Amino acid sequence: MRDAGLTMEKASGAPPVTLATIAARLGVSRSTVSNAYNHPDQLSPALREKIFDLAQTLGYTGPDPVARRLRQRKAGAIGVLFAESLQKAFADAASALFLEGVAIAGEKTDSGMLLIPARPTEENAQAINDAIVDGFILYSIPPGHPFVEAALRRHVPVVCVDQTKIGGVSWVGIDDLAASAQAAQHLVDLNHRRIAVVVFGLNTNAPADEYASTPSVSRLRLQGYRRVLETAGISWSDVPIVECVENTESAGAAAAHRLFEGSGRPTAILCTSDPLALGVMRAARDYSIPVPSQLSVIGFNDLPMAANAEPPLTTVRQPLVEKGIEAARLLVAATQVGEKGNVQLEATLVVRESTAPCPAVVA
Amino acid sequence: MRDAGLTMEKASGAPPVTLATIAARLGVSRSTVSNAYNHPDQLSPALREKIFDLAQTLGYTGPDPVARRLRQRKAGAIGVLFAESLQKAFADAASALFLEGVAIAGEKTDSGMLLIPARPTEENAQAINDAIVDGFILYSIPPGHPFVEAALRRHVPVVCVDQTKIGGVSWVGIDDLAASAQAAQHLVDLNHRRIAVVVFGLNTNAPADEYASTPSVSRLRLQGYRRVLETAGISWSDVPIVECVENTESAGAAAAHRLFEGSGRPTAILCTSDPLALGVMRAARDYSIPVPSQLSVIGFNDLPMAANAEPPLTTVRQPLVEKGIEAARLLVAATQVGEKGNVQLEATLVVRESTAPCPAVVA
DNA sequence: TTGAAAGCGCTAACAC
DNA sequence: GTGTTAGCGCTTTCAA
Repeated sequence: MRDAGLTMEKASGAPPVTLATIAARLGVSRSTVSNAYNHPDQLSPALREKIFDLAQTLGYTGPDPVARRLRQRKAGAIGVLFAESLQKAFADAASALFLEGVAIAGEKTDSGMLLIPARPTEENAQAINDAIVDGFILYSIPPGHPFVEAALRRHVPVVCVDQTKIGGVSWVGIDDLAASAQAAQHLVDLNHRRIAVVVFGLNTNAPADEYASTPSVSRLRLQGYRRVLETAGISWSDVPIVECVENTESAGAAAAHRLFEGSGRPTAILCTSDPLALGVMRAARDYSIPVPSQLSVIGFNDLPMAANAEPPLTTVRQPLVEKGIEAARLLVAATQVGEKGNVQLEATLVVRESTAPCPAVVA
Repeated sequence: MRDAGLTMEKASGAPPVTLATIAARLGVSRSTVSNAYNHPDQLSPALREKIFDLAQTLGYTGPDPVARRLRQRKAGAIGVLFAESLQKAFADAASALFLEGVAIAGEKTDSGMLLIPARPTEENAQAINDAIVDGFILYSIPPGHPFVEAALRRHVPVVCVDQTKIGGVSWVGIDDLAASAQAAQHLVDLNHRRIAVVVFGLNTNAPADEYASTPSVSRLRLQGYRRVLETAGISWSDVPIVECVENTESAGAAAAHRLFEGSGRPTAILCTSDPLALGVMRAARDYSIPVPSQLSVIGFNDLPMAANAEPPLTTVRQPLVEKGIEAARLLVAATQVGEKGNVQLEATLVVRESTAPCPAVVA
């Protein structure tokens, strides 16, 4: 259903306006015009004014960014590599918050964000060679992905986030293991014993050895739960684990349904994300299981939705926006002074009203 | 909580490896090396092999993208301008699907996506002048925003999407008015008379005249509802309209609560997005109002969540990914042949199980 | 204050 | 097949 009004225009453009055009017209040199934009103190205000006026008239927006970048050896953009389709990448809203942080930090250094989604099918890493960027942020890219190597080969600074952790490369993230342990410990302290786990994104179809060396955040969180529960004398094999393909409220609800249908209904459920946890709470409502009196639920991330949930969700807070800010900051620092380093941000359990002491258990 | 292991390195880099380096070392000319990368048929396979080998050894990843772009007069990236914070932009998942489409189309033309968020505070449009892009996609930017003018000034192709509609500039979108009219008509056909509306993003604090000329999609959808309902003899002033600040399930649930508490509970609710509609259905469950027998609910967009809802949601489908693909396609066409045009995509009502004939009304 | 000269790294003609 | 030439549009010494 295409509009009929397709038109052609500007096929043969007017001769392009450049610095030189302005300079010639005004009878000054190109560097003077350049200075008007880059070093205002290097010429008289009057001349500067004249230059801008003519530029305006001629429709000249200022120095061509590509040429400027070539000269300055600086791209003015940060490449952000995503493992999955963007659709999936933003499903959690956590990614969006992270990107928001990158944008905030980028703004301060006049850097844009070049998004490079790494579809699973796409072996071709040409997009990475072609990217006009000062460096890359690797966000939830599984180590071993061809893009990682391609980014490294560019010889620009690289910052890894979360899951992606590479020797000798800067990293930003939280201690997922300790963070999830806090969540599990909270339940143990409330005397819960029949605890279930709802998790997403284990990528169980990926090569096992790959994840053995560098586990995904989901696996780390599972480990954190496990460590605490086993210390409390709860056998890990007794802990039901439901895996969701999508990280959504609906998926969480479906997972909870499975848990509720089974025998020995859990008194508490650990979720590796907030959407999953909200889904679990919704399912509990469907089953008329009161939260938290009969069922405790814990999420992860502390997205805005967590505090607004009914009841407000106990969850692990991690500073998502700050994570983005730090990643961008680290990248910029690396381009400028070659600084390299790791930043581990603090994650803390936020206790709200979705958790309560274990009710008297009816065997 | 910064790691102690900050290190310095590469402060004074080795002399950079360029095409010339390879050429000199191999005793061939630079163009031959260039051809190895860009015109493989222009040199012997053996020589090409030798070039790549040396490049590998020297850690040369191929022609510098900035220099290449300068020479070719092509940036290899599409700028995507967002009105709001990214956080908000991705809240609906509809934006993410749109971006996905842009990415898919961009991939085919070796174009990346440069994201440029337009925070409300940010008067400074420098980011747009500095952007290394072949054109801009204006996504949900209110006309009148300083970024619009800045993008236009760059003299690169611009494509508007949805809300943003500018004279003489390409546009991609759907007929929001007709689409929402379909939804309302469906309810009228089912004999519903007590109909309510849940809407987001009216931006009521924006200057009224601004929106009078170019209404946001939300306003258009409202208009579509209104037209149909009034034709059916339902006074628009009798239609309760609840506005949500956020486009989320929780916000939709809260809105529904307000509608249920009031007198004369509606028998049907029109929502301008799927998350809002799911929230409404959830609230109905909380109030033990069976959907669809006692309450019909309609969403907008047909996100994946709509089909998976319980009951599956009747909603207006618009091809979000395709919208992104078309926008990118249009932009690329514009850069290449100066084509300009409008693409209006088809939106259709998808009837599922959240709507049913109006129950016998208890006055 | 302003200008002249020298590239940044690359590609596209064209000639050999 | 390969090399030579001539810039793309800009910034930056350095000299005037």
